[in-house]
Amino acid sequence: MVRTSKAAQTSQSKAIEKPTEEFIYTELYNTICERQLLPKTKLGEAMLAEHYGVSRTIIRQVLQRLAGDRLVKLEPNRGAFVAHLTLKEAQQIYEAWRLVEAAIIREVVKTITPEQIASLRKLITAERKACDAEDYPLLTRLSMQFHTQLANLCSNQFLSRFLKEVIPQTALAYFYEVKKMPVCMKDEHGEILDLIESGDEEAAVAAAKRHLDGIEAALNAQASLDQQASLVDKLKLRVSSLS
Amino acid sequence: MVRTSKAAQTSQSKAIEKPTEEFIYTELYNTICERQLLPKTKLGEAMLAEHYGVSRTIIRQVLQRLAGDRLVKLEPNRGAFVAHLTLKEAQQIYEAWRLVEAAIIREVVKTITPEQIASLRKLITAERKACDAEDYPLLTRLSMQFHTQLANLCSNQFLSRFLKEVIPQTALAYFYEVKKMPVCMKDEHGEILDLIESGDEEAAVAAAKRHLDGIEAALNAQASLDQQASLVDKLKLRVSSLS
DNA sequence: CGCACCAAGCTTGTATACAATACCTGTATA
DNA sequence: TATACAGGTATTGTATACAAGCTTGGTGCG
Repeated sequence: MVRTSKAAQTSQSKAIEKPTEEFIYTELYNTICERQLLPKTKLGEAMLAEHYGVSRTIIRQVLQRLAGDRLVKLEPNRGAFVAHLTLKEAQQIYEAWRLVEAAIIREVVKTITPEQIASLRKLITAERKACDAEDYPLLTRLSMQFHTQLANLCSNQFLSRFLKEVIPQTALAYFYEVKKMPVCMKDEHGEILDLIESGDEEAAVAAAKRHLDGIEAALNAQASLDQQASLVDKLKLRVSSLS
Repeated sequence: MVRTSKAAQTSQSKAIEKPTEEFIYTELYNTICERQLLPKTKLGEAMLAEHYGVSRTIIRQVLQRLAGDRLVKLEPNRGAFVAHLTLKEAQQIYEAWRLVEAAIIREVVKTITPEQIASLRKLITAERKACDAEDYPLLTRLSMQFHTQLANLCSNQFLSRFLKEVIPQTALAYFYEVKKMPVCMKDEHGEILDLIESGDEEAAVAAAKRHLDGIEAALNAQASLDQQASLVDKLKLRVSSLS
């Protein structure tokens, strides 16, 4: 059982406190977003229950919540799996993202405060650091956070919620390990933020569009590699069945 | 226990089949959308479990799913309640709706087939019938169905899913009984469909915008009545506490 | 050799028992 | 009379036991 309490816990019978449902949910949520858990991975209830030292009841609730976020797919009588996106679905996601991101930026340009800009800049600095350190899980999370934090500045909680639900799903678009999630390239977040600060609505929207287009283009490039990998997998399977 | 099987069931011990989770979910979902269950209504687990003749386990799953749809609010250690929207939130919903509805119509205009148009017209006929029969719960559901079915024609499942999640939530905007949900007025759905059929993108989008503006205006008008009703409630409470 | 079938084991689905928490009512006191 | 507290009641939260279903590996037959 994993120990979750913050303190070091003096080894001795000190009553290990159980992780809350919220904690387990957040951990799995982040792990999937960071692509530590790849799409199609099976999430067995008994396995998770033992790992966290809670009953299956809790795990089931967590899996249901993640299914609501579309990060997990529940198959009746078969269990829970990390969800995955086809290339077509991924393209749809980016199209929806562009639409809503533009609407949000148009509003945010008019209402953003210096404090909010400073907060976003801090995030960009952290991104750059993670990029230099080649800590790609962290970078992935920070990149998403830039967009979700931007969405949060929108007064329309339904639009911002939509983005906050859609963005994590982009992590489900690759079946195979990728060294670098193509969010973050160069310093596009910084460029977008500069334009937002300058108050130039159309330029900021255009930059955001280019940014998302770029991510999607990288996705398309990756897709052919994925197909190749998929083919290799199938061949391996066929070979192993010969032995 | 409520009997859910379709057949008449020959009274005698014929083994009453239990309603599935899906059935209970759909029933509660529709009931909330139709405003048979008003916002803030408490949804007790034991009560529902007995009513449907299943264990609380099933009911909890249903309530969690409904919470994922934002139709139900779960309060820790206090239970589940039909969710409700403030006036401000309702206005945000309509703004988001307008944005996405426009995007969807722009695409649907270009791809809709005669069969799809016929299917939507059938729905409009049913609406008119329900309106004449003054069956407002049915009318409410049919009106929503017009919009969700239109959304379904969009090739982008993420945009259509967004609308399908947002539309039911508009039912949560009134605390007090209203004779007539202000979706459907006159024959606006018919007008929108005609314009879509004609292929005039901008006119169809404009008509849809007007339609949603109209609904929102009716909401704002209702809001002051609600406030009044709310005041009456508070007075009643104060009076009853005097006895 | 290949395919179909069957049984054991494992995983998920459901009900229930018990624990923890919140709510309500009645009583005592200022 | 109003308020604060305490006990009992009702409701939700969690764990566990059992039922139902899928998966898999083996066996037999074509």
